[in-house]
Amino acid sequence: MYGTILVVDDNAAILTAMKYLMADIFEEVLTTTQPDDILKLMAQQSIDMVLLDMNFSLGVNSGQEGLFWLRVIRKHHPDVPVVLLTAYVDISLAVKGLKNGAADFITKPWDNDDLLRKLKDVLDSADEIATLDEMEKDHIRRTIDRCHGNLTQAAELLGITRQTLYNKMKRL
Amino acid sequence: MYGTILVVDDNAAILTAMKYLMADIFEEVLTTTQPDDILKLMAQQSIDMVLLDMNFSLGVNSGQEGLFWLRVIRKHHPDVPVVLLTAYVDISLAVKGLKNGAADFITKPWDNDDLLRKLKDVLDSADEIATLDEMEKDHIRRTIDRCHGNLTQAAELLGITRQTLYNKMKRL
DNA sequence: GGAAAGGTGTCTAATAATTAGACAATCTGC
DNA sequence: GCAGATTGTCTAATTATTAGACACCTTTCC
Repeated sequence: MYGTILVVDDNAAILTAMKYLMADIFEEVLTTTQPDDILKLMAQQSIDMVLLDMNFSLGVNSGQEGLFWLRVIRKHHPDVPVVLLTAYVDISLAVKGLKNGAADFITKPWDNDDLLRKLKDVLDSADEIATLDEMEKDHIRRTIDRCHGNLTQAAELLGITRQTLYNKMKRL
Repeated sequence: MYGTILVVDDNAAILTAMKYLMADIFEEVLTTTQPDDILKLMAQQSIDMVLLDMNFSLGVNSGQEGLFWLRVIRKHHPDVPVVLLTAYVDISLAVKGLKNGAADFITKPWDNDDLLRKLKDVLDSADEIATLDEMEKDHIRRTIDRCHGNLTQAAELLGITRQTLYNKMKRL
């Protein structure tokens, strides 16, 4: 079981269907047709995943509103994976969504087993947490690489002294 | 000017065209038709960006080989942005590429100005480097969120003591 | 070719952070 | 309501970070 999921879709019938489907793998399934409620709901309780429809206003299929809410969620809860739901095979929307931090992408109509498997995959891969040391080591290596090996410059970008950078490199 | 770019494409004519085009914004343009050479070239000198064709073997259009080399590059040089080049509008390949860490996506045939603009965008946005403190703050907030506020558990996952976590939270 | 500027490796002594360990006071699950 | 976990706070010992300095290499540029 995977905690709590929030499903956002302007179609109440889809939400009902989702509720029954999700009940198999989630302890709690929240739904709303109002994207304005997303932040309120996420503030009230800890939510482990959001399934977000990309088309809210009927007739407006650009996905702009979905992208807007995706950004809002990512900004306030960068740790919560967001899976997008769209009725259209639209490469540009897929690219934009993933570049804005969506964890995955599902097209309507969906296959139930496929949907559940994707959600599971996202949650399983989200469980990997690095220690601060590992995080630090990665970021230091990346920064030094980007400075083409210039340790003085790397230390400055990292906001630490050159000596401290030496120490950390020795240890890691 | 933006340093060094490596262009990988099995079509030598495309590489020649790229060389002239890229010369405008890159100090050095490396090209190869052999993906096996990528790591060797990247080891020999510091490369700031890779432009990677997704279809190497003629007749094999699944993009699997391109994805393979993308993963190889990302694994050995996670800091170097990779832009993909594909002849086909394929949502599945776009999604897979971006999920494997590609910085952007360009379809053949390309518009020269559009291509250069995208490459510039990628390099400009790649310049943002966070200090260790910012990095740490982000990771701590993410981890605490994922532990649903349990500080004892978060500290353990982060590999630090609970008291140190308190200290860091006070400071940041 | 040689001077100037910048980067490296290393040191010291003062300051600040992290640690293990402990404690009573909540909070939670059963 | 009770047991186990979590929290907030403390101490004293250990360890890391800092600013500043120094001689020694590389690059860069005239």
